[in-house]
Amino acid sequence: MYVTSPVQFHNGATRFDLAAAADEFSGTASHVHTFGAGKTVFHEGDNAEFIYEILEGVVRSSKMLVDGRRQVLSFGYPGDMIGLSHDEFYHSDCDAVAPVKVRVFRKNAFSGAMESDPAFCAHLLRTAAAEVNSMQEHFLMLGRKSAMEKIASFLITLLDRQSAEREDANSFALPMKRADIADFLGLTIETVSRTLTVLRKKGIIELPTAQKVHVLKPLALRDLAESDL
Amino acid sequence: MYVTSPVQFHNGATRFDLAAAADEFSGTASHVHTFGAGKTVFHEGDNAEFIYEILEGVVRSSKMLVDGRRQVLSFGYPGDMIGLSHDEFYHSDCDAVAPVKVRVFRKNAFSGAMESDPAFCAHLLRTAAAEVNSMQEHFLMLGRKSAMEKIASFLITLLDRQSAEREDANSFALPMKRADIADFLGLTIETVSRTLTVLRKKGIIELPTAQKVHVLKPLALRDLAESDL
DNA sequence: CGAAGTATTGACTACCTTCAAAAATTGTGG
DNA sequence: CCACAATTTTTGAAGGTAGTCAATACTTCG
Repeated sequence: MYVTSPVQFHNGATRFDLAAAADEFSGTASHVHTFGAGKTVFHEGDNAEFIYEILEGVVRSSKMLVDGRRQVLSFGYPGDMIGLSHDEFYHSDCDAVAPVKVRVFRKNAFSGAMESDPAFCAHLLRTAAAEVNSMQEHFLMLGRKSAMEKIASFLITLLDRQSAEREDANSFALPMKRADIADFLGLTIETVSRTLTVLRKKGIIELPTAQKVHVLKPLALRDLAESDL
Repeated sequence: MYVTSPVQFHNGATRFDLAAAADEFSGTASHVHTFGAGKTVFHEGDNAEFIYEILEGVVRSSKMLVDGRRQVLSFGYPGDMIGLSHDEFYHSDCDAVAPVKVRVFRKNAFSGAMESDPAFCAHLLRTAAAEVNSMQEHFLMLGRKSAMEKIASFLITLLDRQSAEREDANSFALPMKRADIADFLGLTIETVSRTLTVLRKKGIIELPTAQKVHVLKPLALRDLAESDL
């Protein structure tokens, strides 16, 4: 799963040492900041002064329509970058879903590093291209998948993403609320809940709590992610 | 509207002289190629050897699910760049919707220019960020808008994009087929057709031919793009 | 002119939403 | 720590939007 707005960089393996790069080329030391659950990192329209690297926790990036309908664009996990903009402003809201620790970079420092280090810039560009590619996958999700396929795909994405970092390869946290999942997948909270219930009753997953998932039949779940049946 | 896969750059005003940049830094002259309507520029999975700048015509970038469901990612218009990838392969199909003339760059030439010219690279990055932002707008479309809002938004986007280049500011071409529009908006061809008919019967648009739109009530159309009513 | 492809229209269906209420969880003050 | 309020999640019933299946009209092209 890709993550945040407008560009994020979470390719674990190829990850760049951003702190070092930014510091080296700007002389401006970055610093660390924390946001409690539910706190806002930035709003759409705010001056895009900072770029953030998520160190711990989970953020939600979203946009709203005038009438209040919301689309969650992505969930940001440790390693993801958020807040990069093509102009002076942020183009989405960003809030902490779970308590978040971020490294904060001044946009200037970032730009400086970019201008003076082609390798850094090239890295960012590759990462942006990868982000675009991930977003395109999500287009398929939003445009062409059924509720069941969406939920199954979403769970598989979280499973794969978090499995590397855990002891139990088939359990993971679901830190966001049902409303967040619904707004990410283009569904309602009721449909999210009902679909999870179906998966539970089929014995494919367990929900020890509303925010914890244990996958009993990963293969069945993967099948559902591709075709509803 | 943003355009193509994986990254495109169509910000008319800020557009870079790509041909000059690539030539200058690589010494490799670019050349021009044409594709007839319906011809494939590249397939998903192909080796991403070339990057294309659209000079004339319209392309369609799309991805398929295994069962044949398709999502059109974007339509590419003159000025757009297509084929930039974060790795060695293209990640979508790209076909000519209308006869297309493209300028072809070797990927190497492009990379060379990027590495040696920070300004060029920074430009590409800004453009990629803008692309990401545009894609996020499309998330709202796919995830949260009704059929009427999708169609109205789509028509408004085409209207605004093409109005600068035409004499009649309220007419424009709809070169893609109904199936392309459907797969772009996450609808069926029947719903696209029916929705256009509703707009026609309301006197908001005229369809002199299936591929030509004349907007009679632009303001009403803009209203429908934001709320169905 | 006929054939193939594309677009429109119609009837019916289904999936998801909406509205509503109950159950479960979380948070807070006494 | 408990009681109560607020929030979140689940479940139920009914309805609507868009999808599916099918037939007809229109266009394009040989």
